[in-house]
Amino acid sequence: MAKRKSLKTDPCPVARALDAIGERWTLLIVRDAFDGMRRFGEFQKSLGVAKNILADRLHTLVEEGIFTIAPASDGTAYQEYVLTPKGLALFPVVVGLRQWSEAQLFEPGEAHSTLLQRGSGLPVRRMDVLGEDGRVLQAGDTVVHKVSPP
Amino acid sequence: MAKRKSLKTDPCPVARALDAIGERWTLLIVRDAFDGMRRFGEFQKSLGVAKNILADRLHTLVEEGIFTIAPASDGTAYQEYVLTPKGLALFPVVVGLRQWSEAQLFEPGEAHSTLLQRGSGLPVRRMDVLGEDGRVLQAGDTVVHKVSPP
DNA sequence: CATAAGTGGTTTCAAATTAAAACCAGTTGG
DNA sequence: CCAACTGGTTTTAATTTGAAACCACTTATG
Repeated sequence: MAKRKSLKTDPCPVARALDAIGERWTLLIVRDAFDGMRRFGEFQKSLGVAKNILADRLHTLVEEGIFTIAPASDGTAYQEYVLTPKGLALFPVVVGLRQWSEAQLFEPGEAHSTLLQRGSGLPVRRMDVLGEDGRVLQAGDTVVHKVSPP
Repeated sequence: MAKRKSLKTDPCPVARALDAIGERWTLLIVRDAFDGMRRFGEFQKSLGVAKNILADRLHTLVEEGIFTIAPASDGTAYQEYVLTPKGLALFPVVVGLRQWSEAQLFEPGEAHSTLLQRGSGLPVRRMDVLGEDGRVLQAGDTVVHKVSPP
């Protein structure tokens, strides 16, 4: 089924990350999971994705250890797809995408959903890249230290 | 050429973001640009992507305002693809992916490139989602405030 | 300046992926 | 017990991707 070259062994973490979660629909499934969804039918209704594609993505995500299959929490014999710690660790990635999008892809005043802190109801802070000294870093303030190829 | 439904008007910022930059290769092109690459041939050699696909992705990125076409900085008549402010704003997204990957997809001790602060040479800080009070927020500490559909 | 090599693509065609829809087995509600 | 629901799988068509050939324009070389 897959003939495209795998980047699972790429020394660049960004490439390896996109190999794991860069396929169409994958991060939207993760977003829905952060939103509390757990059931196949919930994801399918929310995303409008074809069922075979959703099944494939969920199986891949389980194989990768991003989701795990758990017995349904409502007592029925069905199962649920639940984020593992590895999946939960994607939270900053999803929030980063959300914040970039809110700032760059919406017209000023255009309606969009927002992320709030539970309890206070205040919006979360903008995420920035920080140096050890705590200063905000732009792309030009950093360098990638490459590993030499074997 | 595109028949898949556009999410450009989706009220969820994550969906809209992935519609803009979620295609295969797109974020790797952006990563290379953060790494200083500007020329078609540089991207092509670095990624090993087919030239027609690269051309398509670059044109889309220019249309979206993430890259802009500039005259070659070496004095030749060729052109370069340079990140706009909108593209530069993707820096936290790429760093977030990198950090997730470093923590979750590499074996302890496995070699990978790392992101350092220019000058000090120290690694950059881990990015976290913070509340207004400055506390680190996990997914469960937040809620998405949805807009009602029109 | 003639020409060969390099750059930045476009075109063509085969292979792979995605999507839609039909189908189906096990579970549940009534 | 039976109808509807859940969570898929299978089949087939449409779309996208990828590899390779081709091409126009620019640059470097002699």
